[in-house]
Amino acid sequence: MNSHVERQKPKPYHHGDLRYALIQAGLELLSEGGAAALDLRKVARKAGVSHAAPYRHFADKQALVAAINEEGFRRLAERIQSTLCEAPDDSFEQLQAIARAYVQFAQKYPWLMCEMFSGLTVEREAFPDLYTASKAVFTFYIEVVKRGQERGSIIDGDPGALAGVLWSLLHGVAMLTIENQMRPYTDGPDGAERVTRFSMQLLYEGLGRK
Amino acid sequence: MNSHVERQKPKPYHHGDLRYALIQAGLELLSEGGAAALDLRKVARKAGVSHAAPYRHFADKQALVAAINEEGFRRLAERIQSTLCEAPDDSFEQLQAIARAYVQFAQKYPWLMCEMFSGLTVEREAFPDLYTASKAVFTFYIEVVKRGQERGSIIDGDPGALAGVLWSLLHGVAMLTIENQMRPYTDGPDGAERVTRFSMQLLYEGLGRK
DNA sequence: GCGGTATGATGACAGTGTTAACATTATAAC
DNA sequence: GTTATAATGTTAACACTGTCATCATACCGC
Repeated sequence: MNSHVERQKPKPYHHGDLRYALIQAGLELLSEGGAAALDLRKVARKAGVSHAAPYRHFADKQALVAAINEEGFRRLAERIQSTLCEAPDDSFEQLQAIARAYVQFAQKYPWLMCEMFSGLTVEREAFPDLYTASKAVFTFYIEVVKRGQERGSIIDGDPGALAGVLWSLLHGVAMLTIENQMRPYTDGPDGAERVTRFSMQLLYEGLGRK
Repeated sequence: MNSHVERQKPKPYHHGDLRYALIQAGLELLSEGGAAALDLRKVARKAGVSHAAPYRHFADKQALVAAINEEGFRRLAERIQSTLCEAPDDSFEQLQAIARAYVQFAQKYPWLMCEMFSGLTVEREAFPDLYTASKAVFTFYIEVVKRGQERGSIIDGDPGALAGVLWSLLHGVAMLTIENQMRPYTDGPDGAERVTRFSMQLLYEGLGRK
């Protein structure tokens, strides 16, 4: 119907959605070679665009990294939510479900996870969207705790504070696991899941002897 | 007694202990400006040496970073040990002591702490010394758990596995705190210590309702 | 249609990691 | 003690990266 130029799409001058393409390319480079492999020129090349084009969408490299991290938090939140939907209607099992989702995500995208918690979040005022995206993950934990309290299976107290402890434990398990610090306990095909489950159970039942 | 050249020490050609000086300079740069500020040439300049001199002591930048991280783990272990010595002869309070030491260290050297757990450890075979240095921290936790078990105040089970959970919780609290993710709970002058203490207590007593 | 704006390309520059070639000092063999 | 040799430091160069200024092209409201 249209001209052949339209049909075969011979590299249109304008990309369409370069911003997201750059984020996607960055995520891939990060997965492949870690933070060191995340250079702006490679990202641009991967998106099929000149090396300075990213500057039309991001002020500098830090801004792109922030957007990548933001996307990471968004995907992590999705993962947790979908896992939570499938979980049985039991507080302990729901905690286990979000724990598994968190650690599995870290295992699948270790470099991304490292990057997401590597100091950029500190500058909340510079990247407010990144901060709110990270908070979204936190709210899931609060929700589960609240429901558990209503059901009487989780102790009383500020749900946010309790969820903070929960998140801390999970975050620690996830990070130390991908750093290979939990060996030999994380050895084997389902080692990480075993350690995660054990950790959650211990938090649930208590470390001290009653 | 000697020549004036000896007395005024006019930049001796050989540094003396350049290797450690570079590590020290790297630690300072890291504390000041984060991982981004850690460039080899600045490190060399800070140590009063030409920009290529570091290559006589480190194969590449990664090797220097590994040595810096190693020194970080060593200092963290020292800090934990000294805190542990001053702690009262009570399992719960000893757990609280090492917890406080860990989180305080992270708060004092956030960038270093980030760097220490940012993926280099993954390559244990490339930097075995770094890996063993990180393990030294872990052994303190195991010791405390063992003593607690002998005393009957900590539940039975593999001390290593229990210590792993302990470390995970602490690591999570430390990291999320320095990332400002635990707000508003970490607000105030002793906010981090309050959150740490609460977390340890929760792990000790259990999240689930009895 | 047309002017303005959004988006992309090119070229240039300073910094950075790295290496090679050269210089100086310490060390050890004689 | 002299001297070969290794250890350590300097200088010069290279490729690569982040960034910016300038130019080119495509879209959009009038």
